[in-house]
Amino acid sequence: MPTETFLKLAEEKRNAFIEVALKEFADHNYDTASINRIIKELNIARGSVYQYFTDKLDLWLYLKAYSEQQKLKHIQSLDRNKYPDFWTYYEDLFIKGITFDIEQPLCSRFLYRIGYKETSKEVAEYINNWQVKAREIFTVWVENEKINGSINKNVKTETAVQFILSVSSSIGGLVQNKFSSMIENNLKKEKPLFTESIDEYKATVKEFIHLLKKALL
Amino acid sequence: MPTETFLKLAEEKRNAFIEVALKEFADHNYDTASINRIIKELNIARGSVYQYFTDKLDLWLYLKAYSEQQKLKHIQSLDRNKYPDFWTYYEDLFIKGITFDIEQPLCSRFLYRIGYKETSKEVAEYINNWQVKAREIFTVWVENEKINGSINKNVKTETAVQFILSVSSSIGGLVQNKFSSMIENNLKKEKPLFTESIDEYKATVKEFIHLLKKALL
DNA sequence: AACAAAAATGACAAGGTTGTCACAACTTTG
DNA sequence: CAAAGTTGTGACAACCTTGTCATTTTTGTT
Repeated sequence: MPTETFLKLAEEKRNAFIEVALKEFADHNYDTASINRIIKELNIARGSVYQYFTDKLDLWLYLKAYSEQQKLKHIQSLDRNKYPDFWTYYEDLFIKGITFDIEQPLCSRFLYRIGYKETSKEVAEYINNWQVKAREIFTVWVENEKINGSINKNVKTETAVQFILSVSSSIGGLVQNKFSSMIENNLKKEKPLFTESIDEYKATVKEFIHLLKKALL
Repeated sequence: MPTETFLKLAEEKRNAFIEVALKEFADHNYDTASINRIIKELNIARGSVYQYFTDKLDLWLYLKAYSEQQKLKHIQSLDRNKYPDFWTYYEDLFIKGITFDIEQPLCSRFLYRIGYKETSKEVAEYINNWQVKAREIFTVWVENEKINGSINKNVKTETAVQFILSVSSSIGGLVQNKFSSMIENNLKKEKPLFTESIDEYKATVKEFIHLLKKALL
């Protein structure tokens, strides 16, 4: 939990801090992320960081909660009940994913790292919780969709969940590898994003979901 | 490349070195792996390591080549031409995978880390080559199987490759999470492995491949 | 304006890392 | 047996890391 000092900070300053720290933890694993690099980039004293957060882990946990909140805000407009089936909902979830990646690339990259690349023992417990939760949510989904008929009852729930998780991971990775460099370039040049690239991404997502559908139906 | 000194080392000593170093790099990412821990475990002097290898990267590259060679040795007995279709071959590839994991857990874990968890910039170029190669091999496979009829021609090759890669990754992860702790425990207690666990793994693999088949056919 | 409370500072300690190198110890060869 | 070649050693330099804390600066209140 950040201190009151941090929360009372001028918005401009606080946001600058969050952005720089987020970039550091998006670019490096927990162990190799450096508070020295953060303070150098921000031109602030080392002690300030420890007036805002008790330690490195505290900072990391805050950035994690912050990023998850941002993502949730982005996603929660979608309502499963408004979709005729699971798959169209799932499709839109990934379309929302790419817009989140465009609007908040640092959060997106940080969350991607946490989800799929982080191996530090100091944060392992917090990541496991995250993975377990995702698995639980998907399990409920799959069992519902078995009743609704979107997923074949003969497929073991556990297998279906693992299958969906792996393909989800894959789509996430696709964005990171194929589109993030493009997104970054475009942000630097302050150009609008090529809509055809987004369309290409959407088409890829649709293809993936189509394959998933065929596999699980 | 290791020095002649290392290659001329007594086999016992060399193997002990490889095993301990492999464990260190299997348990930690490149940046956080510690040569100090290795020498402490081996009870040798710091200078010895640098008489065997020019630097940390040199050691890492050797262990990578070593592990890849071990895996290749394990896999190469399989001949695609002896299988009626791609999927039965693919299935056996993963069955071989689990036996490799049982016989050489350190190599297996190290390669898994390189493939899916490593993000250090110092070794990034070497990992990329590996990923690109895997993608190339799968691309050739997929295009062949489209002709043979094992894969639907309407599915884009690129998508199919990505799909297969993600599921492969998933199966690999499954072993690491679900079975490796079991394997380690059994090795410590010097008990034979529970064959029912292996059968469970094989069944899971078969289920996955079945879903893949349905998706891509 | 004067005082108090809050925030920023950066030198510092304690610990970690890699790679070096002069020297000691061991092996092989002449 | 002795000399030459090979291998092992560990203190050391140089550089990094995190977290602390007495001190200064800034801010807010009376």
